[in-house]
Amino acid sequence: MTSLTIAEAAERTGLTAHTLRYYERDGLLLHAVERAPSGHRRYTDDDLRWIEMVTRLRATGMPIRDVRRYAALVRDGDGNESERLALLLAHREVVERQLAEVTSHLRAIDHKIALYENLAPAS
Amino acid sequence: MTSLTIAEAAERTGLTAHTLRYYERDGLLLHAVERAPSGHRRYTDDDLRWIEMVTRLRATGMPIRDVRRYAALVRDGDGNESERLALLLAHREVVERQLAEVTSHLRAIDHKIALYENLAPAS
DNA sequence: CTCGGACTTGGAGTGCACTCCAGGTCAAGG
DNA sequence: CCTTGACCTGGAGTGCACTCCAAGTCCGAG
Repeated sequence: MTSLTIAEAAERTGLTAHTLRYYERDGLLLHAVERAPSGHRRYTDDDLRWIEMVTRLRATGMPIRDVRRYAALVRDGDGNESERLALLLAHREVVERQLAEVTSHLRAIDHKIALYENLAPAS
Repeated sequence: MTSLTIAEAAERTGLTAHTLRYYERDGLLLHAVERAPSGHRRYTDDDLRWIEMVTRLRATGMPIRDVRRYAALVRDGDGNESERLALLLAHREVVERQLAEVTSHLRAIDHKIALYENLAPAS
């Protein structure tokens, strides 16, 4: 229950096993994942929770290198909360700007779609 | 007024001259851009309008290859409007799903931000 | 006539984020 | 004991979308 193989972790997180290893190698996780005596990775619930946060950051467009920076701050423990906050706030800014831009472009595209729909309303 | 150099077109569209040449080479434009006797490109208002549409599609995440397909349809002229419509509608679907996903992830990140803000409300 | 600067080309290079491969280990089932 | 399948590693490969380079052309200013 508190210990999943990489295949299970991949299924739970929606990432591939490849990507999970890649994230670990690249310093996106808080620490190396625990191993079974066989050397196979065993993911805890905490691991999965962190990976979900990473997924959220990535899904909103944060570059790997910034996720790594954030992970480093969290790893370093108490005392840098304001830095973490600043990083997240900066990211939030970027995401909101992007959402606004995409939304406005989408409206323009919708306009184009409406033209085509009016052109052949019966087709 | 109806004839801009590549540098001017770059400035107007927000793309680089490199990217404008690249788009032309890659079949994203409706036809080869006109040339001055010197061989230099001359962009018309129509060119710019089309490039803006391309920019909107790109900015909303449409892959180059799909933009090329759409350009090919428009280039082929009347008779395939329903195909164009289908392509745009499919893209719209994708974009809206993405917007929803990003928005929901952003809400989760906001939640995290709120935690940090409550942690050190005076800092 | 010479220079600087904007343009041209084909093709190579870059950065990002995976994605895969070869060769190996390990535990369980037949 | 042998095979199967899931896992391991370092390092190479992939796809995308640019981005840049070298070598050349053209034009206006001095």
